Order: sequence, then structure tokens, then C-alpha cells
Amino acid sequence: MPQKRLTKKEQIMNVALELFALKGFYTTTIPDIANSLKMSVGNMYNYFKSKDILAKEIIKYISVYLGEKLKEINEQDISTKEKTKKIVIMYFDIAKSRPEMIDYFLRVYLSNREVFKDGCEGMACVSEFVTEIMIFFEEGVQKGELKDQDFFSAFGLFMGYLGGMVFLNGEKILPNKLNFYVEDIADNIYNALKK
Amino acid sequence: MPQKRLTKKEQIMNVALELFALKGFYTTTIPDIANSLKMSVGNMYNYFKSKDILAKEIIKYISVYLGEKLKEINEQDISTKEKTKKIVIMYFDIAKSRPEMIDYFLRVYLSNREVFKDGCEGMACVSEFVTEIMIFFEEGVQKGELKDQDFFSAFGLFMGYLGGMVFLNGEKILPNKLNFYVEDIADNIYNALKK
Amino acid sequence: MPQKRLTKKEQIMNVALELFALKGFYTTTIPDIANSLKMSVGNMYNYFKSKDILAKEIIKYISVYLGEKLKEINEQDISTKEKTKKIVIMYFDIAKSRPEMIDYFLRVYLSNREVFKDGCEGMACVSEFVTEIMIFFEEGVQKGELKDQDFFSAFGLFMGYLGGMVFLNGEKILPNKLNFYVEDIADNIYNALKK
Amino acid sequence: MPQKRLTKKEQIMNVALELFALKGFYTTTIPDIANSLKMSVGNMYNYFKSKDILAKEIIKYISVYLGEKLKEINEQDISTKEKTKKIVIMYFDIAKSRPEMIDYFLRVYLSNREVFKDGCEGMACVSEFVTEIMIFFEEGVQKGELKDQDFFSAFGLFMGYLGGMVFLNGEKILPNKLNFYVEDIADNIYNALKK
DNA sequence: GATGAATGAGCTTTCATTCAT
DNA sequence: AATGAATGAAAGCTCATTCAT
Repeated sequence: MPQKRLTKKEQIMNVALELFALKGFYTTTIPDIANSLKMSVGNMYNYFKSKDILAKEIIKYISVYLGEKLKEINEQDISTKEKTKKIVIMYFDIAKSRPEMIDYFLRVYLSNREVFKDGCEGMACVSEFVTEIMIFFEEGVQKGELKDQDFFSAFGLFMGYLGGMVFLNGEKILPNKLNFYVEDIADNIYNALKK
Repeated sequence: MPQKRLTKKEQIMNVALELFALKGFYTTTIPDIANSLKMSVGNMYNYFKSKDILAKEIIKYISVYLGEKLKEINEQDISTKEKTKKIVIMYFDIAKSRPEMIDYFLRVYLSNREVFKDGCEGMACVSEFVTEIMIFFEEGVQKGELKDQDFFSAFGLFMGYLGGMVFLNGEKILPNKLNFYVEDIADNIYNALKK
Repeated sequence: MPQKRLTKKEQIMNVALELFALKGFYTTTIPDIANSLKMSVGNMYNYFKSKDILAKEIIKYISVYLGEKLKEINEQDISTKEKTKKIVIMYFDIAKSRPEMIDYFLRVYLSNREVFKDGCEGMACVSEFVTEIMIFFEEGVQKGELKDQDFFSAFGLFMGYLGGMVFLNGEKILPNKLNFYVEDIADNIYNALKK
Repeated sequence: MPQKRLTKKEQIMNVALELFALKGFYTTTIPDIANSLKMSVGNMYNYFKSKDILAKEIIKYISVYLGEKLKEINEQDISTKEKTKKIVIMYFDIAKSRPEMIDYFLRVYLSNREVFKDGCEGMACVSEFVTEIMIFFEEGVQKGELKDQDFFSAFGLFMGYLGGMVFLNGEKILPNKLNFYVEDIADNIYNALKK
């Protein structure tokens, strides 16, 4: 399947995403990014007015990407239990194929709030993603499969848990591969949320 | 109870902990810390040889602090379900009384790995804390109250969940106070882990 | 004869050479050099990654410069005695027209070994110059005009002597100008080395 | 022979001499010296009012030490040629037994003129040593063994040569030990100076 | 759109020196 | 004489951003 040709803006975002996730926001310099792209620093600024703005556009980009993946699962006609497992699998798949996306979320977006303060208030920059998680819960409740609890409590469980596991994996603290834990985790989550 | 007089080293750690947690590691400068203490920049370096070393000593300090709190709970003669709830309450209490401790853990320690790379390999700088969580699980399993699952899967659930909630709270995304969620969360965790 | 237009790198080296020679390596700051050039500190680092590297490039630059001057003399079809005198004259000419070059050699390069440790091992950074001195000796020996003695003993005499005189001159200890001593010195050296 | 008990001032000078010679004036700190002596920095300042003053007292101390050694040779009833050789041997002996003395002379005193500017004008801080060299020449001339040339030309030869050789030796550039060169060097010097 | 030299504020760190004890 | 915590100026270096070309 032919890869859609990326615009220069997207190229920059992809490289910056990787570097920010790998080395951190403050330890990645604009020249670092420009070098990786074989582009001049000056020209980078034609596409993004500042380093902060670049960081904000990247988190939106990730939110849309993850939101779409979730949407595909949400639209399937399967039980909530099955959806739960599919989401865990999908999340871990991304953690494997594009680990920088999850890392960016955890280590750049969640950790450097001062960078995202203006422009990403609340969940403004991750709304696509959060919305799909919301839909997952609401439909589960409506179908009578999930307990009708506070959304954020459920959201914190789901995302905190998955994020924590990916973090432990990234730190090479986990003795097994992420796949190994899928069953346990999906069960734990479902048991916690089910009616 | 009289407050133990803090050594100058502890004073520095406390102030630095607060600033790092509030503004981030890279956006907090040594002069910032020195000013807060009405101390000269040079003298700071009589106590901590570098900014990185200061950061590492702080995470150890937090680990010991949290480890002690957990130990107190672990040593109580109560059911695992009750312990679970007490841990959630304790965690949220700290998130309220000393939010910088949790923030430091999430936003400084977990996020700026390059800073802690040398000297805090694996869980070397948070061992006191992790050890108590381990004891909590193992005793729960031995007493036949918890499922005998992989430690990290359970650890990720517990810590990811709590961390996620505190994060959402810190972002002022939660519509209610943390206390409001205690019951739900403790139930969710216990349901996920129970036999 | 039109002065070859100097590259910015050469401009920096020339100014730094002068300041290092005049004030010493440690007492000359990067801002000092930048100010002398009406250039920003930051930009200096676009040309030389560190103060040490700058110092090393300068000694190579001097070595090449002096090596070329020596080569011109070596290539002349004159007696070794005449060459000896020409070298003394050339050396003193430079000590007069560009005293910073000799001073740099004596007071920066020879004296701050820790700076040149990495990258200038042995005579790695002054090879062009040393090579020509070697040629001078070897040819003198081959022509039967000089005694066949250990190279370093002869080298130490030649360079130590000239360096010492330039030093005394720089300290304004000599009652006469350097030129005054040329005859004596050339004789002394030749007498010491001749067959 | 029992070592004369050193005063604290002398102890400091000896240690500082060693460190300055080994690591350079600017790269040796007062705490470095204090540590080596197991003495407090504050107390060091009871003996020497500043780092510069310490450096100046050290060079005087060395000058007296070397002057005495020269005097012993000068007072012997031997030919100037023999004295020349004895001086070379003495110089190299010191370079071997107390290399820091020669290094200090070459790399601290001669190279960091800004430090010695005030208080060591001309040869004010090395007069004892220079005086003995002067006596050596003058007596050689009076006895009709040496050419009556300008003192400084001869001085530069002698000291520049010896200094250069010790330097090459210190840099481990010389393929042989210093002793190996004694004969050559003494001959070279005598040939250069003799009538 | 594209280049990369240039800026300059600001960072971490060092260290001679002082001074209360 | 002795201590060592404290000071603060100044160093080397970095890097987001600008701008002439």
C-alpha cells in the first residue's frame, strides 16, 4: 500500500515527535530537528512559528491519530469486553510500532505543562482521543455492560494503567514483552469497570 | 508534635522539590532555588554538586517518605480490601497536602529520564516505595485475597491509575475533588486484583 | 601585495592568538575575544566548538606559518652556517612583527599542557615546524657541516636558546634590541652544532 | 641526615609548588591546596594573603634553592668547562628529584606573567639564581676561558637550552633519559661560550 | 520557500576570598 | 591559629529566534 506523500509540515512534525519523545522537549533543539530533516533552521520557522507551537501541533496530530484508531474499534459490533481487549491490543501495538507517539503523550505532553499551558487548556489538544474513550464508556453503560460510574474515574483507570505499563516497558523494567500482559490487563480493566 | 529542625540540605531539597514539581526541571534554575532560600548560588553547590544530583537525591527522599507511609498501612492487621482503600486515601492525602511530591514523581522523575539515567537505573532510586507495594501484593496473595498475577501488571494498574487521577486533578479537569472518587477507585482496583 | 582576504575563522584565530599571547589562556575570556571582533559570543561558537579547540587550531596555524618560513630558508642553496643565521634573523623578525606568535608558542602552547593534552599529543600540533628543523639538521649533517648528534639535543639548543632570548626581550630585561644579539647567537649555535 | 622541620608556611609552599607545577596555576584551586594539606581554606589565608602572593613567594623560594646549588659549584676550584658540566648535571638532577621546581619555573613563573607582574618586575624574584649564573660567566671570562660576550646572550643560551631539554623530557618526547644528553649538551654549551 | 550566520539572554558551574565562630 | 559555610562575580557555553540574502 503506497504511503501517502507527506507534506513538509507533516515531515517536520514526525521527526520532531520522534526526537521530543526520545530526548525530551528541552533537550531537543531546533537545530537537532533541522539536521535530521536536512533542512535549515530558518526554514523550519516558515512552517512553525515557535518550538512551543510545534509541540502543540504534534499533540493534536497524535490525538487525531489515536482517535481514529479508537473510532474503528468503537464502530465494531462486538461486546464491550471484546472492545476493551482490542483497545489494549491497539494501544500496545502502537507502543511497539510507533512508541514515540505514546512517549510523547506521557513524557512531553503530560509532563511539560508549561509548554502547553496556552492553547491546550484542559483537554483542548487531545479532544479527538478523549471523545472516543467517552463514547466507549457511554455505549458500554447503555448496553448494560459497564457500571455507570464517573467518567474520569474510569478514564484515569484505563489511561493511567496503559500508560503506566508502557512506561515500565520503555524503562525495560518489565520482565516480559507487553503482549504477555494483554490478557491480564484487559481482564483487570474489564473487571474494574463491569457492572 | 514539634517539627524536626531541618538541615540545610533538607531545606534545599524541599524548596527544589516544590519548584521542580511546579515549573519543571529545565525551567527551574539554580538561581531560582537559591533565591527562594535567600542563599547564594555558590553555596548551593556546597550541598549538591550539580543540579542533576540534587534531582536524584530528591526522588530518593520522596521514595523513602512514601515508602514509610505505605509501610504503616502494610503493618496494620486489616483486610487487603481495607488496605487498598487506605492506600488510595493516603495517596490522595499526599496529593492534597504535598502535591509537589506526587507531581515530582510523575513530571520530573518519570518524564526526564535523561536526568536520572546515571544513578537511578531501573528502580534504584525508588526502591523503598516499590518494595512496599510489592509487600502489599504478596501478602494479599498469601492471604488468598488477591489473584496471583504478574507483579508489574498489578503495579501498573495501581500506580498508573492513581497517578492518572492525580494528574487529571492537577490539570483541573476533574469536576470533583479527589476525595469524591476514593470509593470508586478503591473498588475498581480491588475488583481488578481480587481473586 | 594585496592582503589575502581573511575568512572569519582566520579573523577569530588572529585575534584570539593575540589575546591569548598577551593575557594568557585562562585570563582571556571568550567575551574578550568576541568584543575585540565586534562579534557575538554565540557566533564565536559557530566557528569553534570550544575554547580549547580554538587554542589547538591556533597552534597548528602557527606551526604551519613558521614551517613555511623555515622551508623557504631550507630550500636556499647556501651553507649551513648561513642558514643558521637566516633562521635566527627570521625568528627575531617574527618576534618583532608578530610577537604574539612566539609568545603563544612559549606561553600558551608550552605552558598549558592540560589544554592541549587531547589532540596535540607529542608534537602532533607542531609537526610542520618541527619537520623543517629536522630537515635543517639532517641536511647539515649530510653536507658534513654539522656534527651527527642526537636530534633532540640539537633541537633543544636551537629552540630553547631562541625562545629564551625572545622571552627575555619580551620581559624587557635585555638592554639591547634583539637584532643586536643576532651575530653572537648565530655564532654560538653554529659553534655548538658544527662538526 | 635529619630533615629540618618545615614551618607551616614552608609546608604550604611545597605543596602549592607541586600542584601549581603539575596542574598549572589557574587549574589549581586554593581548596585543592588546602585539601592536600588537610588544612582549612580559611587558615591558608592566615599565611598567604592571596593566591598571587603565594605564587610569588614560591618563585623566590625556588630561586634561593637553585642559587645555593649554583653557588656550591661556583665556589669549587675547577675549570669553567668542568663547572659547565656540573651545572648541567645539577640541573638535570633537580629535574629528576624535584621536577616540580623546574616545571614551576618554566610553566608557572615564565608563562603566567600577569600573576607576577606586580612584585616580580624584571628578575626581582629570581635574583639569587641569576646572580650565580652571572658569577659563573664573569669568572669564566676573567679566567680567560670564556668569550667576553653580552651576558644575556649567554644566559639565554644556557637557560633556554636546559629549560628546553627538561620540557621535552617532561613531554616524554625525548627517546632517552636526560642523563644520556649530558655530555652533548655540556659540550654544546661550552663550545658556544668558550673563547 | 530556503539558507545559515548572527544575536544575546540566560544557563550551570567554579572559585578566590571573607568572616562569624 | 583554625574552621568551613557563605558570597557573588564571572566564566564557558547553549539555543530559540531573527534576518539579510
